[in-house]
Amino acid sequence: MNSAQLVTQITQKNRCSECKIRPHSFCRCLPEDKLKQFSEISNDKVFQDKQNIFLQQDSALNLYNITEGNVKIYQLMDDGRIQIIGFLYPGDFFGSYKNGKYNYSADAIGNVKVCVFEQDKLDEYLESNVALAKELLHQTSHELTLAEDKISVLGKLDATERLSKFILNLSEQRKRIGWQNNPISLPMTRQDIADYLGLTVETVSREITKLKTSNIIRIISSKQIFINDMSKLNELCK
Amino acid sequence: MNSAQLVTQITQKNRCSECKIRPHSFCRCLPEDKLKQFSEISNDKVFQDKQNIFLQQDSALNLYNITEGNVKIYQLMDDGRIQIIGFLYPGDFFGSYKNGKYNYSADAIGNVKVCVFEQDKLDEYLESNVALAKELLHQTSHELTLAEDKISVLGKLDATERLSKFILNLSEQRKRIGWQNNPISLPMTRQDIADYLGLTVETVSREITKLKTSNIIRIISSKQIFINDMSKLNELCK
DNA sequence: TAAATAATTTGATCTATATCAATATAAAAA
DNA sequence: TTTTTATATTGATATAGATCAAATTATTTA
Repeated sequence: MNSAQLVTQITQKNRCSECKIRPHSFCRCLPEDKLKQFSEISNDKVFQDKQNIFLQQDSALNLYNITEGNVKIYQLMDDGRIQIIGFLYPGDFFGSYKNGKYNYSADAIGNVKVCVFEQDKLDEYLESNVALAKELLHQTSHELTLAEDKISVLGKLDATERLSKFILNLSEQRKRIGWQNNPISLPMTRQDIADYLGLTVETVSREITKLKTSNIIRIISSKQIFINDMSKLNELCK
Repeated sequence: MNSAQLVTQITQKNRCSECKIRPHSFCRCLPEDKLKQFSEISNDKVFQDKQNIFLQQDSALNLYNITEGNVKIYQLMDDGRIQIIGFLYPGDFFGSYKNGKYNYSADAIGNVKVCVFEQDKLDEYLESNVALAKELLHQTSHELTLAEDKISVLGKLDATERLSKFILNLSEQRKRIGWQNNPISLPMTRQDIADYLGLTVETVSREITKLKTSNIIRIISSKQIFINDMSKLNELCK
């Protein structure tokens, strides 16, 4: 037994009760006394930068909850076109409940730590825990509203509006999990942002330059930006 | 007397037990003997063509299930831009579980009959019916996959691909609820199709003309089309 | 029924963003 | 460190689809 296995064994019974992201995850609805049992139907797993977590064509056996890092989920077309469906953050879950195939592929952006549930076991656990089933329902409904909003972004907003909204969303996302909402880190590449917003890298780059030139944002580094004028940014994406 | 007849006899007649669309709705998971009680937490309601069912800014008190007709759900921007999020068909549900505002507005297309649930009552009912909660979760997950696919359509497909996919989806939708999948009726206007696909009416009209000219579809009437070549249509949207 | 109105199609032109191409900057490897 | 490779920016040009405009066709009203 190596040290990693030992640590896993010792901490296993407390994984959920010591989980930092639980207040922001679907499992927050569980009372303390159910955590030990619940922690037994999942396992921690880590992924390196750019490592694939699963592919769209894989059998959808697992549900994942992010405890650390960022994940991108994306759909790939036969001819190589890619659409990034979402960038996910600590507390977000992804994967599937139903059997069948996943609806997207998932890759780690930077180092990632996830909590992995087997769909079968989780589904069985729901049977005796309506509260958790309802929480998953509410969370999934919320995901659905986000996807619906994204449909409007891609269907109706121009490049300037898309990028401003993207930056504001990132800012709000950080606030949601209790981090500072400014400056903002962009863990993904410009190409990723483009593939997420339905634009090209060149257009994304030009739009960032426009925001910089008009002094609405300041570029700390290519992956770190400071919002100088939150209200102007808000106006741009209305 | 067989067991099926016996069950029918001891089960009181009610709205749900006679509902034609139940096999295609989330309530299909309920056993016969629970239908009477379940039918009491909802009510039928009808809407005329173009009539509004609810607005995005309304308090989200109800969940709707379509029993007859078509509904469009859409988001409206301050400057009048509109994005149609979806066209819904018999068996589809829409609205919200969570309190707060709806995430879109909903209008009837043609005459519509819906089953209306008060969010509160449904939520309470779920408490003692895990099966229904799980069914709603699965349905909502499925809605989410549809929304994700729509994101790729708007982010990556060109006009020809969008329209062909739209027509094929309509065809499959009909098959899903046991109707003939060809010819297809287009209950919505060209403008609606445009607002759904993130295009203009003119582009939609031109694309339909292209499909007609290349003999892939035949226009029976402006609201009724016949697919001559399903495989060519499939190639266009891969 | 005709007249009025709304929906759809077709044509001409414009434009936002894609594409192609070249640098510039940052990160990784040697 | 220097070299190599990946990422990001900027410039020039092309184009898919938008916009503007007019003509059909379908639907509704009188």
